[in-house]
Amino acid sequence: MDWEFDNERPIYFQLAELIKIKIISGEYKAGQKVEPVRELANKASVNPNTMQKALQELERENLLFSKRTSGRYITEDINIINNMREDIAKQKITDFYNSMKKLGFSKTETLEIIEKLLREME
Amino acid sequence: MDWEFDNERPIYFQLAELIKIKIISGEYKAGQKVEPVRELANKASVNPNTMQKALQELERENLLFSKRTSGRYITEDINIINNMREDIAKQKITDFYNSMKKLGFSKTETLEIIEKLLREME
Amino acid sequence: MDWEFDNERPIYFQLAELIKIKIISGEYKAGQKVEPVRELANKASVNPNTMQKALQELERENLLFSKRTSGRYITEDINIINNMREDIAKQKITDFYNSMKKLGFSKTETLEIIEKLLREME
Amino acid sequence: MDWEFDNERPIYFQLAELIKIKIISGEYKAGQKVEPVRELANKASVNPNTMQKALQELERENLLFSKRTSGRYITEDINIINNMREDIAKQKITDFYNSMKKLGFSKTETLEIIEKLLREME
DNA sequence: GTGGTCTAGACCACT
DNA sequence: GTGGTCTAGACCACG
Repeated sequence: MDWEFDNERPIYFQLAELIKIKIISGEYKAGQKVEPVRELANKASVNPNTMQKALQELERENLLFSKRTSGRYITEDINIINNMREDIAKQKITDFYNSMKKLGFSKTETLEIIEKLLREME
Repeated sequence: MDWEFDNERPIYFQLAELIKIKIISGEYKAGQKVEPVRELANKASVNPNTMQKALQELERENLLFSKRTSGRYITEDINIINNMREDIAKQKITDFYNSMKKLGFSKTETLEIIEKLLREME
Repeated sequence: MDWEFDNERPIYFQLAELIKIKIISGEYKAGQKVEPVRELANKASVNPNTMQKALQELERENLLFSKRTSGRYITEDINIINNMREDIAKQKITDFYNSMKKLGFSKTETLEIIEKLLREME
Repeated sequence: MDWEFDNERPIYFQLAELIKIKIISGEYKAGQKVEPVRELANKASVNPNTMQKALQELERENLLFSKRTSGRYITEDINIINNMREDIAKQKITDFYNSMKKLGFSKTETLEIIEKLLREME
């Protein structure tokens, strides 16, 4: 895994993002049990409280739920996961398009060049 | 302007990037004279030496050239600028596509969703 | 049943309250024989002594009476039960109204909103 | 003030509730500055982190917002406060009505007795 | 001085 | 052993 953080944003936030990606990409599957807080914290070399905060953030977004004494689980509601996937994709596309605009690419040009490039890539 | 830096990469490097964008986007035009180092350093609130290093970097890439006694100028060779534009765009597209792959989007899906989204954007 | 206790008030007191409710609501009927202490204690998972104390409290309030050899019975005096019902209702209403006052509801507002809400409820 | 907690629910939760009441009742007015976390924590005799958690909970519900270096403020949106007031009132009424049902009071009876009692109260 | 974040270490209920 | 809560104490950015 790639537990590396920058100093610009809170660690708990970056942790939440990374785990979100794992859920969305399917590395963590719907309904699956998540490793215990303390174990995750250990792997990421952060304090358990920090990891706890990250996971609670994801619970608030309904991507996780916890059963008191048995552990945490990925949501079984695939819609929630798919919506999150769409939202994040939209954000990435918007950011990408804005950076292309700064380079002077129009909407049409952007589409053309990305199509061309992706076609070329293996 | 947006002279804001992160702590991850050298400031001179980030400065060079920002100026590069200005050249590529046409904000600084081919052949145009560039403001004196000290003035630029002042605007960006950085040490003149740092700005100097940034401009030297751009000279190394032939985007700028300096005339001994009269100052620095943007290259008059539009091909260089266009190539640079293409290079940076390619980089951005590659980064973008990699982040979409992490979300589990295939090449085709990525193209579909970006087309759809850009079409929706006014 | 809902034999759950908080740690703020003596358990025998909470037991007495719960049984009181059962009498008032008619779940235990006037004149009816009450189950043996040990059985009740068992159901509620409390020590028989605690249950004993609860029942004695109810006898003190004349809701129960015991016949030496045959066991405990609910009072046959319906007035006692009805008065108790009124008393408890008054207490609940007072508590409720006080909490509404804390929210800034006047007497009139409280009446209006409760009428409206109860009307809406199926 | 009345900073007293029971052991049944998390302290941060009870803190949030108490402050919510103060906002709803108008003791804290819309747009008003809130005392610093550390001061509030001091008054309530809890750890600043606990008070922080309570306040963040209220921020999540948009009852508070914080300006980085200047402090926390009550929301200026009176609608949010009024909606919260209605929600809590509804909850209280539902709880109250359920406890009356347990006593065997019908909807109509409940309304009659509360009207009568409130009329009697000074 | 303000809110925000993080760590370390502890205790609790539940099973 | 699990998640949840709480405390104590520290450091940071911002202005």
